[in-house]
Amino acid sequence: MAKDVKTKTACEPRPYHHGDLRRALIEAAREIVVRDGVQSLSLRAVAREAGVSPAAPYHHFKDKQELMLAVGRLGFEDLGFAMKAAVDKAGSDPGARLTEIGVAYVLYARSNPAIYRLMYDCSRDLEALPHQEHEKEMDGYELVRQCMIDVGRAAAGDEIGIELATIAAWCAAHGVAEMASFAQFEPLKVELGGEVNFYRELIKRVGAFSGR
Amino acid sequence: MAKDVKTKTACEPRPYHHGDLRRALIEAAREIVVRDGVQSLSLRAVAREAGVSPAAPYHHFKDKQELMLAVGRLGFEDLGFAMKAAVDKAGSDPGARLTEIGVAYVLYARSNPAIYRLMYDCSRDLEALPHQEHEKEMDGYELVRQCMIDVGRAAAGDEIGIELATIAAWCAAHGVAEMASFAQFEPLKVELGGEVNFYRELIKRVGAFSGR
DNA sequence: CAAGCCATCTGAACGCTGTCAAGATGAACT
DNA sequence: AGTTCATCTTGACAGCGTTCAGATGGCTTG
Repeated sequence: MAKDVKTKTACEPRPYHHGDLRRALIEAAREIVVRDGVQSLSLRAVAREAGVSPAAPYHHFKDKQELMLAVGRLGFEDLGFAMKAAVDKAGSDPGARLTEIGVAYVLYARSNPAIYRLMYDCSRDLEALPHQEHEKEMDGYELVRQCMIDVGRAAAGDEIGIELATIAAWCAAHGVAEMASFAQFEPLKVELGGEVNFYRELIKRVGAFSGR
Repeated sequence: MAKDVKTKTACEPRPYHHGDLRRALIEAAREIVVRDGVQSLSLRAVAREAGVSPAAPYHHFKDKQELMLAVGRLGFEDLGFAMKAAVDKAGSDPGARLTEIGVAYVLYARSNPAIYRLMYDCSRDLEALPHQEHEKEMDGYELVRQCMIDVGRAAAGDEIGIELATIAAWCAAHGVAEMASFAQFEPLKVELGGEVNFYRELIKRVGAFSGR
């Protein structure tokens, strides 16, 4: 029963003696999170799902958190793709492009709630990583940054201003993404004719606190 | 050692036979969260801290989550006070009042990170409560709502618009509060001359995605 | 004052978790 | 062929949330 099918793919780099367990563990973890939620993600369950003993994962990840981080990185990658796709589809108006990036962010978070939660749950308490570590998962960040420049949110050359604007946008999208899951907003969603419209209105309006 | 001092306060309502255990548990939980973080908050530790057996809490809370919810409610109360204080101190300009509410929100979150985390961690997956349940903890919400009207963010009488603006502001503050904990922003903080300035700049700028 | 009720608390148990140390296994290199 | 070494297993430990049967003792009723 535990003996699985994919014993001989033989083309990938397989530095182990039972197959590519590391990848299998990540995949198993992702499946569990999606199927049963973050709370049900235990190392033992992952090992079970992958058909190995409870201690096996410790030869590929030093920690439960390290496994979660690996899953989270995949999530950030997907999120980046979603944002890229949205901005590509949004036409040429810089403002519209910006809005659609935000909508894409929130939509990703809302359609992958468990993964999204995990993405931040495991990276929040992290010490600052060497910058290289953050690169892949920050594709989306660069995208937003470019939009900020295009839309003229900060004077050209005002590096700090651009950075602040980008971070602010990321904060805003994250806030909407997290809050949007609260059940209290259901009535508003139907009143606005659907979730997506609700998100879009919210994102356009997150000009809040700006004071003018 | 476990025998504590406060055996005879005798003035409060003490409907139990060993003192006001319910309140003691909440207080113990809060202390543990503040001292050791959310991750270290276990029901058994709370019971230990309160000097009772591990099963005792179950006569006052049906769940670990129910205890956490009680602690969280205290947090929302404190947050409301902080926001109220900030708006009172902010003078009469509506825009400035709004900004200072936002700053107060983020400052509360950043100076009570563990409690803030708990506040949302335990209420996120909640079904919609009867509205009365949310009242106390939503004092702050009403505050923001009023500011939105004062600042003319939505046409007077446009109930949906006001609601959206308020929610958007809450989202923005929450986003900033959560993101601000990431270690990557340290350099920016010093460059702006301190955390508080960083938060203020961010909050003023969370107009992102508005498209104009 | 005595009897009994019942909320409150305890003790022990169950199955689950993360993690570790020691040993078995087998692919790859000498 | 023999050795090495990463990989995987077995078994164990402490701690967790939760439940249940029973002890405790303040309150109400007679």
